[in-house]
Amino acid sequence: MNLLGPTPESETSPEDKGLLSDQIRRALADEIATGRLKPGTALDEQQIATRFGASRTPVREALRQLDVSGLVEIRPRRGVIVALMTPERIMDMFETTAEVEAMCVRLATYRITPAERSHLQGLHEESADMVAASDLNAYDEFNRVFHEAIYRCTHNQFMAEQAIGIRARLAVFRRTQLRHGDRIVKSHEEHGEILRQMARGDGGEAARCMRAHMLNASGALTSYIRMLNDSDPLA
Amino acid sequence: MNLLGPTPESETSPEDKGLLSDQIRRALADEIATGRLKPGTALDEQQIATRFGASRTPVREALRQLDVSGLVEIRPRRGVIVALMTPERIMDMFETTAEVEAMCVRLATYRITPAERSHLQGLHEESADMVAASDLNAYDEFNRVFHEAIYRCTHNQFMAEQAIGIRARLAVFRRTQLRHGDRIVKSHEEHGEILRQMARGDGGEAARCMRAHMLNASGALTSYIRMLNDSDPLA
DNA sequence: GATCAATTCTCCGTATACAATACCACGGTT
DNA sequence: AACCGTGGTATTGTATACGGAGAATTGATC
Repeated sequence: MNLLGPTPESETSPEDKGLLSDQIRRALADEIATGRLKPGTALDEQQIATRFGASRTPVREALRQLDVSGLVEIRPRRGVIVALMTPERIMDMFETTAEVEAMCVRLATYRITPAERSHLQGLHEESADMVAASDLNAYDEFNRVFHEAIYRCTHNQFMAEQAIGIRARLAVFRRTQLRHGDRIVKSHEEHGEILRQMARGDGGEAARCMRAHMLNASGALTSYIRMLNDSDPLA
Repeated sequence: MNLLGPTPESETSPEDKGLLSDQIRRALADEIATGRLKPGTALDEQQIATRFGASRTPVREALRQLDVSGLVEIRPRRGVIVALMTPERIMDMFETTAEVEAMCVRLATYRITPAERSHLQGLHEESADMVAASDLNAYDEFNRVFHEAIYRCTHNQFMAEQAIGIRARLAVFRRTQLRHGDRIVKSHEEHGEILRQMARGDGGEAARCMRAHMLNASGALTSYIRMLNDSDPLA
Protein backbone atom coordinates (compact mmCIF):
# COMPACT_ATOMS: atom_id res chain seq x y z
CA MET A 1 0.00 0.00 0.00
CA ASN A 2 1.10 3.48 -0.75
CA LEU A 3 1.66 5.79 2.14
CA LEU A 4 1.06 9.06 0.43
CA GLY A 5 -2.45 8.57 -0.78
CA PRO A 6 -4.69 5.58 -1.38
CA THR A 7 -4.94 5.73 -5.13
CA PRO A 8 -3.03 8.38 -7.01
CA GLU A 9 -5.64 8.74 -9.71
CA SER A 10 -8.45 9.43 -7.28
CA GLU A 11 -6.46 12.05 -5.43
CA THR A 12 -8.53 15.13 -6.13
CA SER A 13 -8.33 16.94 -2.84
CA PRO A 14 -6.55 15.73 0.24
CA GLU A 15 -9.18 17.11 2.58
CA ASP A 16 -12.68 16.51 1.37
CA LYS A 17 -13.00 12.76 1.33
CA GLY A 18 -11.71 9.71 2.97
CA LEU A 19 -11.05 8.50 6.44
CA LEU A 20 -10.02 10.86 9.16
CA SER A 21 -7.27 8.48 10.14
CA ASP A 22 -6.05 8.56 6.55
CA GLN A 23 -5.91 12.31 6.51
CA ILE A 24 -3.93 12.31 9.73
CA ARG A 25 -1.65 9.61 8.42
CA ARG A 26 -0.95 11.54 5.25
CA ALA A 27 -0.38 14.74 7.14
CA LEU A 28 2.04 13.15 9.58
CA ALA A 29 3.80 11.24 6.82
CA ASP A 30 4.25 14.47 4.95
CA GLU A 31 5.55 16.31 7.99
CA ILE A 32 8.04 13.56 8.64
CA ALA A 33 9.06 13.34 5.00
CA THR A 34 9.57 17.06 4.71
CA GLY A 35 11.54 17.15 7.91
CA ARG A 36 9.18 19.37 9.85
CA LEU A 37 9.07 16.54 12.35
CA LYS A 38 12.62 15.53 13.12
CA PRO A 39 13.74 12.01 14.00
CA GLY A 40 13.45 11.34 17.68
CA THR A 41 10.58 13.75 18.23
CA ALA A 42 8.06 12.36 20.67
CA LEU A 43 4.58 12.18 19.22
CA ASP A 44 1.96 12.60 21.91
CA GLU A 45 -1.32 11.06 20.89
CA GLN A 46 -3.55 13.50 22.74
CA GLN A 47 -1.56 16.45 21.51
CA ILE A 48 -1.83 15.38 17.88
CA ALA A 49 -5.51 14.62 18.36
CA THR A 50 -6.29 18.11 19.58
CA ARG A 51 -4.11 19.56 16.83
CA PHE A 52 -6.25 17.86 14.21
CA GLY A 53 -9.48 18.43 16.10
CA ALA A 54 -10.01 14.70 16.41
CA SER A 55 -9.95 12.12 19.15
CA ARG A 56 -7.12 9.77 19.95
CA THR A 57 -8.54 6.80 18.07
CA PRO A 58 -7.83 7.89 14.48
CA VAL A 59 -4.51 9.30 15.62
CA ARG A 60 -3.56 5.93 17.04
CA GLU A 61 -4.52 4.19 13.82
CA ALA A 62 -2.44 6.63 11.83
CA LEU A 63 0.56 6.11 14.09
CA ARG A 64 0.23 2.35 13.91
CA GLN A 65 0.25 2.47 10.14
CA LEU A 66 3.22 4.78 10.08
CA ASP A 67 4.97 2.33 12.34
CA VAL A 68 4.52 -0.51 9.89
CA SER A 69 5.91 1.58 7.08
CA GLY A 70 8.84 2.53 9.24
CA LEU A 71 8.32 6.26 9.59
CA VAL A 72 7.75 6.17 13.33
CA GLU A 73 8.81 3.85 16.09
CA ILE A 74 6.44 2.59 18.74
CA ARG A 75 7.84 1.47 22.05
CA PRO A 76 4.93 -0.30 23.77
CA ARG A 77 3.64 1.71 26.70
CA ARG A 78 6.48 4.11 26.22
CA GLY A 79 5.15 6.26 23.46
CA VAL A 80 5.86 6.81 19.82
CA ILE A 81 8.67 8.81 18.29
CA VAL A 82 9.64 9.77 14.77
CA ALA A 83 11.86 6.94 13.60
CA LEU A 84 15.46 7.39 14.51
CA MET A 85 17.94 6.87 11.74
CA THR A 86 21.53 6.21 12.45
CA PRO A 87 23.96 7.28 9.76
CA GLU A 88 24.50 3.62 9.01
CA ARG A 89 20.82 3.04 8.50
CA ILE A 90 20.46 6.06 6.26
CA MET A 91 23.34 4.87 4.13
CA ASP A 92 21.76 1.42 4.04
CA MET A 93 18.51 2.93 2.86
CA PHE A 94 20.26 4.93 0.23
CA GLU A 95 22.18 1.97 -1.06
CA THR A 96 18.99 -0.03 -1.19
CA THR A 97 17.26 2.71 -3.11
CA ALA A 98 20.13 2.88 -5.54
CA GLU A 99 19.99 -0.86 -6.14
CA VAL A 100 16.21 -0.87 -6.45
CA GLU A 101 16.30 1.98 -8.90
CA ALA A 102 18.97 0.21 -10.91
CA MET A 103 16.84 -2.91 -10.91
CA CYS A 104 13.83 -0.96 -12.10
CA VAL A 105 15.65 0.84 -14.87
CA ARG A 106 17.10 -2.41 -16.13
CA LEU A 107 13.68 -3.99 -16.45
CA ALA A 108 12.24 -0.77 -17.80
CA THR A 109 14.84 -0.73 -20.54
CA TYR A 110 13.66 -4.10 -21.76
CA ARG A 111 9.95 -3.38 -21.48
CA ILE A 112 9.41 0.28 -22.18
CA THR A 113 6.99 1.10 -24.98
CA PRO A 114 7.66 3.78 -27.58
CA ALA A 115 4.94 5.94 -26.07
CA GLU A 116 6.47 5.63 -22.63
CA ARG A 117 9.89 6.37 -24.03
CA SER A 118 8.77 9.60 -25.60
CA HIS A 119 6.89 10.57 -22.45
CA LEU A 120 10.02 10.04 -20.39
CA GLN A 121 12.10 12.00 -22.87
CA GLY A 122 9.55 14.79 -22.76
CA LEU A 123 9.71 14.95 -18.98
CA HIS A 124 13.47 15.12 -19.11
CA GLU A 125 13.48 17.95 -21.61
CA GLU A 126 10.94 19.93 -19.64
CA SER A 127 13.15 19.69 -16.59
CA ALA A 128 15.88 21.62 -18.38
CA ASP A 129 14.04 24.83 -17.60
CA MET A 130 14.06 24.10 -13.89
CA VAL A 131 17.76 23.38 -14.03
CA ALA A 132 18.43 26.63 -15.83
CA ALA A 133 16.36 28.49 -13.28
CA SER A 134 17.84 26.51 -10.39
CA ASP A 135 14.30 25.95 -9.21
CA LEU A 136 15.05 23.36 -6.56
CA ASN A 137 11.52 22.73 -5.40
CA ALA A 138 10.22 22.25 -8.91
CA TYR A 139 13.11 19.98 -9.78
CA ASP A 140 12.58 17.98 -6.62
CA GLU A 141 9.01 17.32 -7.64
CA PHE A 142 10.03 16.58 -11.21
CA ASN A 143 12.60 14.16 -9.93
CA ARG A 144 9.92 12.17 -8.15
CA VAL A 145 7.70 12.13 -11.21
CA PHE A 146 10.58 11.14 -13.47
CA HIS A 147 11.74 8.27 -11.34
CA GLU A 148 8.24 7.02 -10.74
CA ALA A 149 7.63 7.11 -14.47
CA ILE A 150 10.60 4.80 -14.86
CA TYR A 151 9.17 2.47 -12.24
CA ARG A 152 5.98 2.20 -14.23
CA CYS A 153 7.92 1.30 -17.34
CA THR A 154 8.87 -1.95 -15.67
CA HIS A 155 5.23 -2.90 -16.21
CA ASN A 156 5.47 -4.47 -12.81
CA GLN A 157 3.08 -2.69 -10.52
CA PHE A 158 4.25 -4.39 -7.38
CA MET A 159 7.85 -3.48 -8.02
CA ALA A 160 6.82 0.08 -8.73
CA GLU A 161 4.96 0.24 -5.44
CA GLN A 162 7.96 -1.05 -3.53
CA ALA A 163 10.21 1.48 -5.20
CA ILE A 164 7.82 4.32 -4.45
CA GLY A 165 7.57 3.27 -0.83
CA ILE A 166 11.31 3.19 -0.33
CA ARG A 167 11.72 6.46 -2.15
CA ALA A 168 9.12 8.13 0.05
CA ARG A 169 11.03 7.21 3.15
CA LEU A 170 14.12 8.92 1.86
CA ALA A 171 12.33 12.04 0.72
CA VAL A 172 13.47 14.10 3.68
CA PHE A 173 17.12 13.40 2.95
CA ARG A 174 16.82 13.73 -0.78
CA ARG A 175 15.29 17.15 -0.45
CA THR A 176 18.36 18.63 1.15
CA GLN A 177 20.69 16.93 -1.24
CA LEU A 178 19.96 19.17 -4.20
CA ARG A 179 20.91 22.20 -2.19
CA HIS A 180 24.55 21.31 -2.49
CA GLY A 181 26.67 22.80 -5.23
CA ASP A 182 25.74 22.07 -8.79
CA ARG A 183 24.09 18.78 -7.93
CA ILE A 184 21.01 19.79 -9.87
CA VAL A 185 23.00 20.24 -13.07
CA LYS A 186 24.80 16.94 -12.64
CA SER A 187 21.52 15.24 -11.85
CA HIS A 188 20.03 16.45 -15.09
CA GLU A 189 23.03 15.26 -17.06
CA GLU A 190 22.87 11.86 -15.41
CA HIS A 191 19.21 11.56 -16.26
CA GLY A 192 20.11 12.20 -19.86
CA GLU A 193 22.77 9.52 -19.80
CA ILE A 194 20.33 7.03 -18.31
CA LEU A 195 17.81 7.78 -21.04
CA ARG A 196 20.52 7.36 -23.65
CA GLN A 197 21.43 3.92 -22.36
CA MET A 198 17.78 2.96 -22.22
CA ALA A 199 17.38 4.08 -25.81
CA ARG A 200 20.31 1.84 -26.76
CA GLY A 201 18.50 -1.00 -25.09
CA ASP A 202 21.44 -1.67 -22.80
CA GLY A 203 19.67 -2.46 -19.54
CA GLY A 204 22.85 -3.38 -17.72
CA GLU A 205 24.52 -0.10 -18.56
CA ALA A 206 21.39 1.88 -17.78
CA ALA A 207 21.32 0.17 -14.39
CA ARG A 208 24.95 1.07 -13.78
CA CYS A 209 24.25 4.69 -14.68
CA MET A 210 21.28 4.78 -12.38
CA ARG A 211 23.23 3.29 -9.51
CA ALA A 212 25.93 5.85 -10.01
CA HIS A 213 23.30 8.58 -10.23
CA MET A 214 21.79 7.57 -6.92
CA LEU A 215 25.12 7.14 -5.19
CA ASN A 216 26.30 10.51 -6.44
CA ALA A 217 23.25 11.97 -4.83
CA SER A 218 23.91 10.12 -1.61
CA GLY A 219 27.46 11.38 -1.52
CA ALA A 220 26.16 14.89 -1.06
CA LEU A 221 24.34 13.70 2.02
CA THR A 222 27.17 12.90 4.34
CA SER A 223 27.41 16.36 5.74
CA TYR A 224 23.68 16.54 6.23
CA ILE A 225 23.65 13.30 8.13
CA ARG A 226 26.36 14.49 10.47
CA MET A 227 24.46 17.72 11.00
CA LEU A 228 21.32 15.79 11.84
CA ASN A 229 23.20 13.65 14.28
CA ASP A 230 24.93 16.50 16.02
CA SER A 231 21.65 18.29 16.60
CA ASP A 232 19.95 15.14 17.78
CA PRO A 233 21.28 13.59 20.97
CA LEU A 234 18.96 10.62 20.63
CA ALA A 235 20.39 9.23 17.43
CA MET B 1 -15.31 -21.35 13.64
CA ASN B 2 -11.74 -21.98 12.68
CA LEU B 3 -9.09 -24.36 13.85
CA LEU B 4 -7.64 -21.98 16.37
CA GLY B 5 -11.04 -22.21 17.95
CA PRO B 6 -12.40 -19.96 20.62
CA THR B 7 -12.22 -22.54 23.44
CA PRO B 8 -13.47 -20.10 26.06
CA GLU B 9 -11.54 -21.82 28.84
CA SER B 10 -8.08 -21.19 27.41
CA GLU B 11 -8.41 -17.44 27.63
CA THR B 12 -4.84 -16.74 28.72
CA SER B 13 -2.13 -17.91 26.38
CA PRO B 14 1.01 -19.10 28.11
CA GLU B 15 2.99 -16.45 26.30
CA ASP B 16 1.30 -13.16 26.99
CA LYS B 17 3.85 -11.13 25.14
CA GLY B 18 3.04 -7.51 25.03
CA LEU B 19 0.28 -5.83 23.13
CA LEU B 20 -2.97 -7.57 22.45
CA SER B 21 -3.16 -5.91 19.06
CA ASP B 22 0.28 -7.30 18.26
CA GLN B 23 -0.75 -10.81 19.18
CA ILE B 24 -3.79 -10.53 16.95
CA ARG B 25 -1.75 -9.07 14.14
CA ARG B 26 0.77 -11.86 14.33
CA ALA B 27 -1.92 -14.49 14.49
CA LEU B 28 -3.78 -13.11 11.49
CA ALA B 29 -0.60 -12.61 9.51
CA ASP B 30 0.35 -16.19 10.17
CA GLU B 31 -3.05 -17.50 9.17
CA ILE B 32 -2.90 -15.53 5.94
CA ALA B 33 0.67 -16.53 5.19
CA THR B 34 -0.04 -20.19 5.81
CA GLY B 35 -3.12 -20.06 3.67
CA ARG B 36 -5.61 -20.90 6.39
CA LEU B 37 -7.25 -17.63 5.49
CA LYS B 38 -7.68 -17.56 1.75
CA PRO B 39 -7.59 -14.45 -0.43
CA GLY B 40 -10.98 -12.83 -0.64
CA THR B 41 -12.15 -14.04 2.75
CA ALA B 42 -14.14 -11.37 4.54
CA LEU B 43 -12.72 -10.46 7.93
CA ASP B 44 -15.41 -9.27 10.29
CA GLU B 45 -14.03 -7.16 13.08
CA GLN B 46 -16.52 -8.22 15.71
CA GLN B 47 -16.17 -11.86 14.79
CA ILE B 48 -12.40 -11.77 15.07
CA ALA B 49 -12.68 -9.85 18.31
CA THR B 50 -14.85 -12.47 19.97
CA ARG B 51 -12.62 -15.19 18.58
CA PHE B 52 -9.65 -13.68 20.35
CA GLY B 53 -11.65 -12.71 23.40
CA ALA B 54 -10.89 -9.06 22.80
CA SER B 55 -12.77 -5.97 21.76
CA ARG B 56 -12.87 -4.45 18.31
CA THR B 57 -10.21 -1.84 19.03
CA PRO B 58 -7.09 -4.03 18.97
CA VAL B 59 -8.57 -5.98 16.08
CA ARG B 60 -8.95 -2.79 14.11
CA GLU B 61 -5.38 -1.79 14.82
CA ALA B 62 -4.15 -5.17 13.71
CA LEU B 63 -6.14 -5.01 10.48
CA ARG B 64 -4.89 -1.52 9.74
CA GLN B 65 -1.32 -2.65 10.12
CA LEU B 66 -1.90 -5.66 7.94
CA ASP B 67 -3.33 -3.33 5.34
CA VAL B 68 -0.16 -1.28 5.22
CA SER B 69 1.93 -4.40 4.76
CA GLY B 70 -0.42 -5.50 2.01
CA LEU B 71 -1.81 -8.67 3.54
CA VAL B 72 -5.38 -7.44 3.69
CA GLU B 73 -7.38 -4.92 1.75
CA ILE B 74 -9.62 -2.39 3.43
CA ARG B 75 -12.46 -0.92 1.43
CA PRO B 76 -13.75 1.95 3.58
CA ARG B 77 -17.24 1.21 4.86
CA ARG B 78 -17.27 -1.96 2.83
CA GLY B 79 -15.31 -4.27 5.02
CA VAL B 80 -11.88 -5.81 5.03
CA ILE B 81 -10.87 -8.90 3.13
CA VAL B 82 -7.73 -10.95 2.78
CA ALA B 83 -5.84 -9.28 -0.04
CA LEU B 84 -6.86 -10.49 -3.43
CA MET B 85 -4.08 -11.30 -5.80
CA THR B 86 -4.64 -11.46 -9.46
CA PRO B 87 -2.38 -13.82 -11.38
CA GLU B 88 -0.68 -10.76 -12.82
CA ARG B 89 0.01 -9.36 -9.40
CA ILE B 90 1.35 -12.64 -8.10
CA MET B 91 3.69 -12.87 -11.04
CA ASP B 92 4.72 -9.28 -10.44
CA MET B 93 5.48 -10.09 -6.84
CA PHE B 94 7.44 -13.14 -7.82
CA GLU B 95 9.46 -11.27 -10.35
CA THR B 96 10.18 -8.56 -7.81
CA THR B 97 11.30 -11.14 -5.30
CA ALA B 98 13.55 -12.73 -7.88
CA GLU B 99 15.15 -9.38 -8.67
CA VAL B 100 15.50 -8.44 -5.04
CA GLU B 101 17.08 -11.76 -4.20
CA ALA B 102 19.45 -11.37 -7.11
CA MET B 103 20.34 -7.90 -5.91
CA CYS B 104 21.00 -9.21 -2.40
CA VAL B 105 23.14 -12.10 -3.50
CA ARG B 106 25.22 -9.83 -5.68
CA LEU B 107 26.01 -7.53 -2.78
CA ALA B 108 26.44 -10.47 -0.46
CA THR B 109 29.03 -11.93 -2.78
CA TYR B 110 31.13 -8.82 -2.46
CA ARG B 111 30.72 -8.41 1.29
CA ILE B 112 30.40 -11.82 2.83
CA THR B 113 32.90 -12.65 5.56
CA PRO B 114 34.67 -16.00 5.80
CA ALA B 115 32.63 -16.87 8.89
CA GLU B 116 29.40 -16.10 7.10
CA ARG B 117 30.50 -18.08 4.10
CA SER B 118 31.14 -21.19 6.15
CA HIS B 119 27.87 -20.73 8.01
CA LEU B 120 26.00 -20.54 4.72
CA GLN B 121 27.82 -23.58 3.40
CA GLY B 122 26.97 -25.44 6.59
CA LEU B 123 23.30 -24.62 6.24
CA HIS B 124 23.33 -25.83 2.68
CA GLU B 125 24.94 -29.13 3.59
CA GLU B 126 22.52 -29.74 6.43
CA SER B 127 19.64 -29.29 4.05
CA ALA B 128 20.81 -32.30 2.05
CA ASP B 129 19.17 -34.56 4.62
CA MET B 130 15.81 -32.89 4.18
CA VAL B 131 16.11 -33.27 0.43
CA ALA B 132 16.93 -36.94 0.76
CA ALA B 133 13.98 -37.42 3.10
CA SER B 134 11.73 -35.21 0.95
CA ASP B 135 10.80 -33.41 4.13
CA LEU B 136 8.96 -30.53 2.53
CA ASN B 137 8.05 -28.67 5.69
CA ALA B 138 11.58 -28.80 7.04
CA TYR B 139 13.00 -27.73 3.71
CA ASP B 140 10.52 -24.90 3.49
CA GLU B 141 11.73 -23.57 6.81
CA PHE B 142 15.36 -24.14 5.86
CA ASN B 143 14.76 -22.25 2.66
CA ARG B 144 13.62 -19.22 4.59
CA VAL B 145 16.61 -19.40 6.91
CA PHE B 146 19.01 -19.87 4.02
CA HIS B 147 17.75 -16.95 2.00
CA GLU B 148 17.57 -14.69 5.01
CA ALA B 149 21.14 -15.61 5.85
CA ILE B 150 22.10 -14.38 2.41
CA TYR B 151 20.24 -11.13 2.98
CA ARG B 152 22.26 -10.55 6.11
CA CYS B 153 25.49 -11.07 4.20
CA THR B 154 24.76 -7.88 2.32
CA HIS B 155 25.59 -6.15 5.61
CA ASN B 156 22.74 -3.86 4.75
CA GLN B 157 20.08 -4.25 7.37
CA PHE B 158 17.50 -2.15 5.60
CA MET B 159 17.83 -4.15 2.42
CA ALA B 160 17.55 -7.36 4.40
CA GLU B 161 14.36 -6.12 6.02
CA GLN B 162 12.85 -5.23 2.67
CA ALA B 163 13.73 -8.62 1.27
CA ILE B 164 12.26 -10.40 4.27
CA GLY B 165 9.08 -8.39 4.01
CA ILE B 166 8.58 -9.20 0.36
CA ARG B 167 9.41 -12.83 0.95
CA ALA B 168 6.87 -13.08 3.76
CA ARG B 169 4.10 -11.90 1.48
CA LEU B 170 4.82 -14.69 -0.93
CA ALA B 171 5.07 -17.37 1.73
CA VAL B 172 1.65 -18.79 1.02
CA PHE B 173 2.47 -19.33 -2.64
CA ARG B 174 5.98 -20.57 -2.08
CA ARG B 175 4.74 -23.23 0.30
CA THR B 176 2.78 -24.99 -2.39
CA GLN B 177 5.52 -24.66 -4.92
CA LEU B 178 7.77 -27.33 -3.45
CA ARG B 179 4.98 -29.87 -3.70
CA HIS B 180 5.47 -30.10 -7.43
CA GLY B 181 7.68 -32.79 -8.91
CA ASP B 182 11.30 -32.82 -7.95
CA ARG B 183 11.42 -29.12 -7.29
CA ILE B 184 13.05 -29.72 -3.93
CA VAL B 185 15.97 -31.55 -5.52
CA LYS B 186 16.44 -28.88 -8.14
CA SER B 187 16.20 -26.21 -5.51
CA HIS B 188 19.01 -27.80 -3.54
CA GLU B 189 21.18 -28.04 -6.62
CA GLU B 190 20.54 -24.42 -7.48
CA HIS B 191 21.50 -23.36 -3.97
CA GLY B 192 24.77 -25.17 -4.46
CA GLU B 193 25.41 -23.38 -7.72
CA ILE B 194 24.69 -20.03 -6.13
CA LEU B 195 27.15 -20.75 -3.34
CA ARG B 196 29.75 -21.80 -5.89
CA GLN B 197 29.44 -18.53 -7.77
CA MET B 198 29.61 -16.61 -4.51
CA ALA B 199 32.77 -18.50 -3.61
CA ARG B 200 34.25 -17.48 -6.95
CA GLY B 201 33.42 -13.90 -6.07
CA ASP B 202 31.38 -13.49 -9.23
CA GLY B 203 28.48 -11.40 -7.96
CA GLY B 204 26.95 -10.94 -11.36
CA GLU B 205 26.86 -14.64 -12.06
CA ALA B 206 25.58 -15.40 -8.56
CA ALA B 207 22.80 -12.91 -9.16
CA ARG B 208 21.93 -14.56 -12.45
CA CYS B 209 21.80 -17.96 -10.76
CA MET B 210 19.60 -16.62 -8.02
CA ARG B 211 17.24 -14.99 -10.47
CA ALA B 212 16.97 -18.25 -12.37
CA HIS B 213 16.47 -20.10 -9.10
CA MET B 214 13.57 -17.88 -8.13
CA LEU B 215 11.99 -17.93 -11.55
CA ASN B 216 12.25 -21.70 -11.72
CA ALA B 217 10.33 -21.80 -8.48
CA SER B 218 7.74 -19.41 -9.82
CA GLY B 219 7.26 -21.54 -12.91
CA ALA B 220 5.88 -24.30 -10.75
CA LEU B 221 3.29 -21.85 -9.51
CA THR B 222 1.28 -21.23 -12.61
CA SER B 223 -1.05 -24.13 -12.06
CA TYR B 224 -1.57 -23.19 -8.46
CA ILE B 225 -2.46 -19.66 -9.41
CA ARG B 226 -5.06 -20.84 -11.88
CA MET B 227 -6.48 -23.17 -9.29
CA LEU B 228 -6.70 -20.35 -6.80
CA ASN B 229 -8.46 -18.19 -9.29
CA ASP B 230 -10.95 -20.80 -10.37
CA SER B 231 -11.98 -21.48 -6.80
CA ASP B 232 -12.25 -17.81 -6.03
CA PRO B 233 -14.92 -15.87 -7.88
CA LEU B 234 -13.81 -12.62 -6.31
CA ALA B 235 -10.42 -12.50 -7.94
C1' DG C 1 -43.78 -8.87 -13.97
C1' DA C 2 -40.01 -5.66 -13.72
C1' DT C 3 -37.73 -1.64 -12.15
C1' DC C 4 -36.89 2.13 -9.20
C1' DA C 5 -36.91 4.12 -4.86
C1' DA C 6 -37.29 4.37 -0.03
C1' DT C 7 -36.61 2.30 4.25
C1' DT C 8 -34.31 -0.54 7.19
C1' DC C 9 -30.47 -2.86 8.82
C1' DT C 10 -25.90 -4.13 9.46
C1' DC C 11 -21.42 -2.96 9.91
C1' DC C 12 -17.82 0.54 10.10
C1' DG C 13 -15.60 4.95 11.83
C1' DT C 14 -15.09 7.94 15.66
C1' DA C 15 -15.49 9.40 20.36
C1' DT C 16 -15.23 8.76 25.16
C1' DA C 17 -14.48 6.19 29.32
C1' DC C 18 -11.80 2.97 32.01
C1' DA C 19 -7.66 0.16 33.22
C1' DA C 20 -2.84 -0.88 33.26
C1' DT C 21 1.87 0.38 33.11
C1' DA C 22 6.02 3.14 32.95
C1' DC C 23 8.36 7.27 34.56
C1' DC C 24 9.44 10.41 38.35
C1' DA C 25 9.80 12.21 42.72
C1' DC C 26 10.20 11.74 47.48
C1' DG C 27 11.40 9.69 51.62
C1' DG C 28 13.38 6.19 54.37
C1' DT C 29 17.11 3.12 55.31
C1' DT C 30 21.85 1.51 55.17
C1' DA D 1 25.46 10.50 51.10
C1' DA D 2 23.83 7.01 48.16
C1' DC D 3 20.57 3.59 47.06
C1' DC D 4 16.38 1.26 47.11
C1' DG D 5 11.44 1.16 47.65
C1' DT D 6 6.94 3.19 47.43
C1' DG D 7 3.45 6.21 45.85
C1' DG D 8 1.70 9.59 42.49
C1' DT D 9 1.03 11.10 37.88
C1' DA D 10 0.79 10.98 33.17
C1' DT D 11 0.34 8.45 29.05
C1' DT D 12 -0.65 4.43 26.69
C1' DG D 13 -3.67 0.23 25.75
C1' DT D 14 -8.37 -1.62 25.74
C1' DA D 15 -13.33 -1.56 26.05
C1' DT D 16 -17.76 0.22 24.97
C1' DA D 17 -21.10 3.42 23.10
C1' DC D 18 -22.99 6.15 19.43
C1' DG D 19 -23.65 8.15 14.87
C1' DG D 20 -23.44 7.41 9.93
C1' DA D 21 -22.58 5.44 5.44
C1' DG D 22 -23.54 1.44 2.27
C1' DA D 23 -26.02 -2.33 0.95
C1' DA D 24 -29.97 -5.15 0.76
C1' DT D 25 -34.73 -5.84 0.77
C1' DT D 26 -39.29 -4.77 0.11
C1' DG D 27 -43.06 -2.26 -1.63
C1' DA D 28 -45.19 0.60 -5.00
C1' DT D 29 -45.82 2.11 -9.58
C1' DC D 30 -45.43 1.65 -14.54
